Amino acid sequence: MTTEKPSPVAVKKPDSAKDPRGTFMTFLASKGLRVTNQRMAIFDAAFNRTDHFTAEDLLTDARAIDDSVSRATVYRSLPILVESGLIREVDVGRDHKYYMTTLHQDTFQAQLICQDCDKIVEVDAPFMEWYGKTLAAKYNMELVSQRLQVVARCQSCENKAGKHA
Amino acid sequence: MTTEKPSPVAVKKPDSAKDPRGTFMTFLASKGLRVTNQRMAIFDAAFNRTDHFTAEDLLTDARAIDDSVSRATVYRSLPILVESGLIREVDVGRDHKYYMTTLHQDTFQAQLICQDCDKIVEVDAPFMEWYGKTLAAKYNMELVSQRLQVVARCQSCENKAGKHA
DNA sequence: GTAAGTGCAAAACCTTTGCACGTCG
DNA sequence: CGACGTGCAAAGGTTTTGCACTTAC
Repeated sequence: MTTEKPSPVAVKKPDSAKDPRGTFMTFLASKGLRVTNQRMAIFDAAFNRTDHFTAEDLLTDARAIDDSVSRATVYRSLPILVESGLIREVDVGRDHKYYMTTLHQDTFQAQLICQDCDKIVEVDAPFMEWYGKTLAAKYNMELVSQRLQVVARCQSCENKAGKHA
Repeated sequence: MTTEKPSPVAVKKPDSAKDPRGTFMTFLASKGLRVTNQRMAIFDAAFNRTDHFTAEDLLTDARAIDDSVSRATVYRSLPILVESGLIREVDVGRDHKYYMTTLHQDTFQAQLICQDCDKIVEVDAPFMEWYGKTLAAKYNMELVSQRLQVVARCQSCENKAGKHA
């Protein structure tokens, strides 16, 4: 939390950043959950991705690793991954939910969403950490989570629309 | 847009605020759509509400006015009402969407959502008008819409949870 | 009169769940 | 062996859609 000089030994993300796979296995054990091939295939599929993905994406990728993975197991594993903090859910109001690893985020993320194509850009919005807490407090509520989303049209989609119109 | 003293004749919301029903009928006509009993029953049901409502709520209320209203017509009418600008959609990521009239809103609205109960509080968040435009511009995109939502737990739900735990 | 609007019921969609089998400890 | 985990398929719940009938204009 405080501003300190980086030391050669300690870093600011000591736990999950360096070894998310091990962190996940530890998390499973701590919850009394088993480390199964399917769960780890799903985990690996997720962490091979750098962008947003859907449950269906994850199913495809996980099956490439372990073809016994079923859709049900993907849907049952996602909440566990989210609870572990290694994955977060990104609900942009579409028919299906998106997910993303939490690897390189250090502040609150807003989403800039193209209305017409699948593009979703993650943007730092650090002021939200203050905003949500303040607003919740004003109404005597306890902050749980927040989302800030901007729907827009990217340049290529504007061009396409222009041609059509 | 400019700050001007209120005059006895002109007001700052000249069109829809004073007669939303007439505005809606004019809107329908301008789009070549017919003014049917069902559409107006749905409209009236919506404008009898001051809070958020779902499609199902609207169906119930509209049927109390005209019992021939079907669920399909409600779902077909909602996009028209939204397009007219008299109703807006409030998607808080639940299984069903909420709607609300746009009557008394003059700036961007954020939602403060209780995680456990149905409570949704609308809050003015005027800075968003600037934020979204700026962010979209930064990525060469054209702003379409935005949402800012804070999920929290209201005091009564905190108490309930406290008793359970 | 005619095309738009409607009701009904079935479909569509992602996601969840019941059940019997598998598997890990 | 016993409980957790899994795959399959069916269910779940909201929203959409095809079709024949109604109705506004």
